[in-house]
Amino acid sequence: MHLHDLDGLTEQAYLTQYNPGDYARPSVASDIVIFTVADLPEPNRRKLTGKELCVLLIRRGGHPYLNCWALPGGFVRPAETVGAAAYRELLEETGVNSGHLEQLYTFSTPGRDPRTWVMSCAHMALVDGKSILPKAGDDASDASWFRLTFGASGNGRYRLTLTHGDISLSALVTQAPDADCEGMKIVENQGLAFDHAKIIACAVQRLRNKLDYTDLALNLMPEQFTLTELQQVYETILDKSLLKAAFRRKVAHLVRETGEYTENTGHRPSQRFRRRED
Amino acid sequence: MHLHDLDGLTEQAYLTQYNPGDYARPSVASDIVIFTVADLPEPNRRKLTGKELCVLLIRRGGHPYLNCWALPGGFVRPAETVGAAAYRELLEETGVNSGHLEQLYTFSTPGRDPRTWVMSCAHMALVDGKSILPKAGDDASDASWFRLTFGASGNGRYRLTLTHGDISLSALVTQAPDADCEGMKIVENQGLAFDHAKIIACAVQRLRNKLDYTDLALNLMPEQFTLTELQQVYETILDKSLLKAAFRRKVAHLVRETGEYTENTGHRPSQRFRRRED
DNA sequence: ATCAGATAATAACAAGTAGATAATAAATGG
DNA sequence: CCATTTATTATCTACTTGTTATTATCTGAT
Repeated sequence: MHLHDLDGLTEQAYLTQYNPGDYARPSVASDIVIFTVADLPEPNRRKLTGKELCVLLIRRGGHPYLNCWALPGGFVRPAETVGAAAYRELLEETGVNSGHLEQLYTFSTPGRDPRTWVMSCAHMALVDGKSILPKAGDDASDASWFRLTFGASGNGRYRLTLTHGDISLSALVTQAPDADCEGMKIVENQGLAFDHAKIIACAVQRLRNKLDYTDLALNLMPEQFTLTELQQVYETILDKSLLKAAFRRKVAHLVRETGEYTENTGHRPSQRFRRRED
Repeated sequence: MHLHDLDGLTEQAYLTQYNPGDYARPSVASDIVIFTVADLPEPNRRKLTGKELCVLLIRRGGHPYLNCWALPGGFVRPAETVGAAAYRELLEETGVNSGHLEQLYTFSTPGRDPRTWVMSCAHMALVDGKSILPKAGDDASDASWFRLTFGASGNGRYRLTLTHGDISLSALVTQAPDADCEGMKIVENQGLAFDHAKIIACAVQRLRNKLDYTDLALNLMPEQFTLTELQQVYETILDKSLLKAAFRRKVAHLVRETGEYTENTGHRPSQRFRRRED
């Protein structure tokens, strides 16, 4: 193998003499896309079921992106992993310590933070809406749940919208080529800080893809739930209706019967299920 | 939303007054698992087809992990993305500028580099073996292609072996829980630097999974290839034999007929195919 | 009580996909 | 011209998924 020059050092010297601390280092933030599927009260409903896919955003009180909305996040500390930093943020913002947390992608386009060199290690979390609903309407705070829609908008573009009360954020992004989340481009952006539109779009795509072949959706459910409720969660995330019989067959191996049933519903009771552990 | 103390700053202050440059920053490296499927010459063969899944490793000439083998990689520079840094490494080590490159996972366990705080943004690359075979046997260099095997080893453990001539590296790792690559543990490790056994194991798993539902394998092929050759590549990576008829049905929509055929093979000629673009 | 209305749950059938084996095709070298 | 070898397609079966129809069980009105 040939040796190549690398900033004046040979490859060999680069490997052996390089002291990591001597060179420029980026700040590394852990940002987190927290999803929940919430049953919104009447005035906020957009659909029949009342279930909406929601994302938690925080309003920025300082520059840059003053008054824009941003994903919860913070800088990673020396003695923790990026995952631990994300978990810390999740706990701080929602109080939930259950659910699902996974690393998504590390965004590092130069200039993504106008202040300085900052990479964002993006995460995705799924939490049960019930456990945090009280905070959803708390307008005095700077953190709010935004209803999310994301879908094709012609020309290979995708429209992301986030709404909370009168506040409506919107972004138009291109399709990410292959597995390259960074390759997605923000064509238009209203109200979202940094490249967070891109991060949220990637997260939604990941979530939708994974619904098909994982039990990810169960992290959005309470301990017990009916199959109809579970199906509504799938339909809300995928933004399309599913056939009942096929859906039941598909999720059958993910859940366990409890023998308990709903009551006083005005129609045939529905059995409650819980996640199957193995 | 409640405000929480965070190193003495409130959440609000953290967001607005925090200057990223004021706090500890990690070094960020871009490491890359470069895969190829090579036709090894006779003496190195382990199987009938002669095809082997190979990974490029570089021998470390300095501390730490002196004389251990490591993934190609280098520190990310301020004006580039982690992907660009990976691409730069790929080009330096293999000279290839085609193929496939994708981000895998960012590893950040404290102490993973004994010198200082270093995160590794791991990538996976797939390149056509033909274009770089000349370098494979070049023992004078410090970069070599290692044959890879990875499989279950009882107790939920997985054995990773890497061999090149007389050199044999080996590691035993646990199954990664869910999508948490970092959650994998290295139980035993001979000859691999840092946590690179973990990174390679994650990469193999990702590669095997993706073979099923993507056209990733086509990046390991030359411009034109027969379906038998393609099947051998799949079998080599998955380490199991596939049924011919089913395989052809499965990949039919990924490839395009060329109308050209192999010649002088001693048997019925085989049609050459190429990747279908859309 | 009985029935209408609603939703749950499952049965039944069609259509498609994948596993497996067998048959046929096309070259080379005696 | 045949034996050998591999390519390619056909065929059959088993399983999975899409779709529609049927049956079950509750509440509340008559």
